[in-house]
Amino acid sequence: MNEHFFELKQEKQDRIINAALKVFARYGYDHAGTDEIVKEASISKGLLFHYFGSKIGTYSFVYDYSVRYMVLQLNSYVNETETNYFRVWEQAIDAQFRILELYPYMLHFLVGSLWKPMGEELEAIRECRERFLTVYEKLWQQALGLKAEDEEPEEHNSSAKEEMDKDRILRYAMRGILEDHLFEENMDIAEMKAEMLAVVQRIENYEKTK
Amino acid sequence: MNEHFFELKQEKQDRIINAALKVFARYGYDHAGTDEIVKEASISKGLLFHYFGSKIGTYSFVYDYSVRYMVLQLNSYVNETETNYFRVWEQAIDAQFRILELYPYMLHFLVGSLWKPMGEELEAIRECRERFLTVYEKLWQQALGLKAEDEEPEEHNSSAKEEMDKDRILRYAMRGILEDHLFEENMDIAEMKAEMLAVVQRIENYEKTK
Amino acid sequence: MNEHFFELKQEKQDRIINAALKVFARYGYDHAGTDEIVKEASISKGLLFHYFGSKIGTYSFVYDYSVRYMVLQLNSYVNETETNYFRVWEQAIDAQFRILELYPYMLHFLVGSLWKPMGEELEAIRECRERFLTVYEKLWQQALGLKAEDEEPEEHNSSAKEEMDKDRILRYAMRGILEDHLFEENMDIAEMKAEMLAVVQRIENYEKTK
Amino acid sequence: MNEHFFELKQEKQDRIINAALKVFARYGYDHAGTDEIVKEASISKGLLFHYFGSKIGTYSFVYDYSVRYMVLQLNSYVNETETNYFRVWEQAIDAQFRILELYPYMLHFLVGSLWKPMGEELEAIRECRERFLTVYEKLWQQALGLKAEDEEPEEHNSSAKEEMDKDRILRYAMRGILEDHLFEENMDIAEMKAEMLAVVQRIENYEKTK
DNA sequence: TATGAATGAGCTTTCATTCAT
DNA sequence: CATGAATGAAAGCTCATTCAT
Repeated sequence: MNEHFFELKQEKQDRIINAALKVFARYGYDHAGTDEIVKEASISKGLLFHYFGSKIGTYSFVYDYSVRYMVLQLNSYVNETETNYFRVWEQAIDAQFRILELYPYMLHFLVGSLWKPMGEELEAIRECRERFLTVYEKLWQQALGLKAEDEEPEEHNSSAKEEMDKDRILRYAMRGILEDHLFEENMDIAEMKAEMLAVVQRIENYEKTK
Repeated sequence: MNEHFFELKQEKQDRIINAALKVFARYGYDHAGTDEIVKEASISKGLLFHYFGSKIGTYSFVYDYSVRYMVLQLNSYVNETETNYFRVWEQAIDAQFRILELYPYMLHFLVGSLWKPMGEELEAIRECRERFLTVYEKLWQQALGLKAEDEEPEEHNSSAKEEMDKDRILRYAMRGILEDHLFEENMDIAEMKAEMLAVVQRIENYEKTK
Repeated sequence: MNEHFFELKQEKQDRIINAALKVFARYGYDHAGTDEIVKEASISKGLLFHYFGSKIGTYSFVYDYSVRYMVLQLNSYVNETETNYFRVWEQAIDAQFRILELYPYMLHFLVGSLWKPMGEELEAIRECRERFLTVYEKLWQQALGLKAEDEEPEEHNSSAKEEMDKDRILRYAMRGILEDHLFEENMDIAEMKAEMLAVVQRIENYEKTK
Repeated sequence: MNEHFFELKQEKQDRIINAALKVFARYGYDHAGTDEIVKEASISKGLLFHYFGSKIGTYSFVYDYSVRYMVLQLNSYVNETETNYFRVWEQAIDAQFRILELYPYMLHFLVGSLWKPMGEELEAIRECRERFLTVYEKLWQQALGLKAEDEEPEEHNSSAKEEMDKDRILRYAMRGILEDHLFEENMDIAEMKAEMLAVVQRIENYEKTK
């Protein structure tokens, strides 16, 4: 990857990044066409390869960029001293939907990459992908860990397995909501956020009444 | 589509169907290669086109076949007189995982198709896809509808919106579990089923304690 | 490389081989265009890649094929019991120019490859190229070795170094003559052979009068 | 070609010329990359095109420059009054290898251009190339002419044809030696010169003993 | 004078599809 | 019914060349 990319004016950088994110998020690595990316970014074919070398290079770059950006956002918005499981989720949701304001397809792209089949040609991003997974896991571990500490040990009716289920339910919901809106030309970020928060609150309410 | 296909011996039919389902489910329509399908099915390139005419024809056929097969299974295993929301879900889960025994990739393929971006070339299966959606919806409507009747009108703290949330949570979980196992070479259908049932039971337990 | 290539009728195989030899010999690996090869061979673009996978694969194939063919010819025409240096050269020349009747560009291609700059992309044929060099060397060693045995040890005015010079002179002449005729549309193989034999005879005459 | 080039300091001029000669000599016109030339010369891409307008313009310039330089050297070192064929060859060899001290790739580039396949795009240097050929020819004609005068007419057993052969043998040897050393990172100019002189002496010795 | 970002025509390669056998 | 050789349009990628700075 050509480091001179970062010397372009921010607007152009973001235009290129968003174009790649959009096309890759919508169609996946394989069906994404470089033609479509350059058209969306209003740049020439050659420029894309000048900066990223190849289609997979472009993918790797936006993947790496997205991971860094998301980690940054999560660290900024998720309070590490927060001890309530659902508050951590809410903060994480806050951070993630804030990302969408600048990079509307970044979350689609990133979260999608975690469960989408990974062709052999994507071996290039395995390391990066795993770094993202680690950070992502750490976040939920924080929530789960604190929750665990928060509880009395004898209250093992809320077992680790059950916590895991709760966690997976919320993650599957997040994934599903993002995916459900992938088609929309102008996605309503606020509405998506509201939907997700509703799910969190529902689960929380369940817990309270237990 | 060449109707003579059904004159092939059942084993060969299923070998071809499973090959197509596997490749389409794993890589999506676009990245699926006809070469890989014919290799997986141990047939010649020409034969695939002889029966299905084209790649999209092959996709349409297995899509249609899958929908019919699934509707059949759902109708067999889901008791229309069942009035409990969670029992309906359990029966539907039972039906679906039973499908996987004969066609291990059919559910991946089918459920995936509902939320995956649909390229313009897939216009051909829109009708079929919508038929599937309708049947699928009817199933949940049955559950929801019965549930609604089942409840006292004054208990409108469990509003339609909340039902919707509960429904979406379960559907997202189903989608997520299927997707999480897409990579495995020999997927453990029993385990997947257990995971899904655990989620259902968790939600049901929540409801009960409410 | 797709082994089914050899199942094509001989005429087509040779048409493809000759087209590749011609274009590669004339323009070198880099400037050779696959378009020009397929046009010369009257086949489609796809077929070339169907059989050889890539441009470098095509080059590797014709290189390997040429080496095998030439070794065969040399073994057929060069008498291993011949003890006269110049007779061995004449037999080798006979063998090589006979090759040109079926594959008019094979010798250009092959001999040229020994002294032409070898880009990194040609790493693929290094082994094959070295095998050719070995066989080629063995041939001249035969001539030189026999010559050495043929002579009285005290006659060290014709030292090994001088033999080497004589050998290099003849090889450079062979190379030069082939190259000088590379441009001609219909090369006069008989004339080229005569030119080369004239050089051999001149050197031989020098030796005799010594 | 931009005449301002000659206003650059000599060191930079030579750096650019040598970079172009090296890349063109090693890879031939077609595979030579302007990127590699500017990198080798430590100048920017734009500057190359500023001075030479195009790749072929760059090639033409260094070709023309090389021809002029070589003619100059030949005229300086080859004594026009020398009447011995082999002395003329030796002087020419002396002149040529002296060139390599300042422009290590010039001879490779120039001599190579005479026998390398000439793509249509090189039409631009045909005239220049032919001028070089003329000068080059004149040199050998001088040698041959003088040789002819030098000999008794009745000795026509050494016919014009035989002279031609002798001449071609030496030229092919020169070409071959240059080419054989093209790959070496630091070519041993002295050794190459010694090799060439050895060939000349061998041929001369043959003639003497005749 | 000097730079290198930007361009796009052209090249290599892929793959759904056809068709002779 | 079955094959796989053959096709060519489209995709990925390269590189000489231009141009704003």
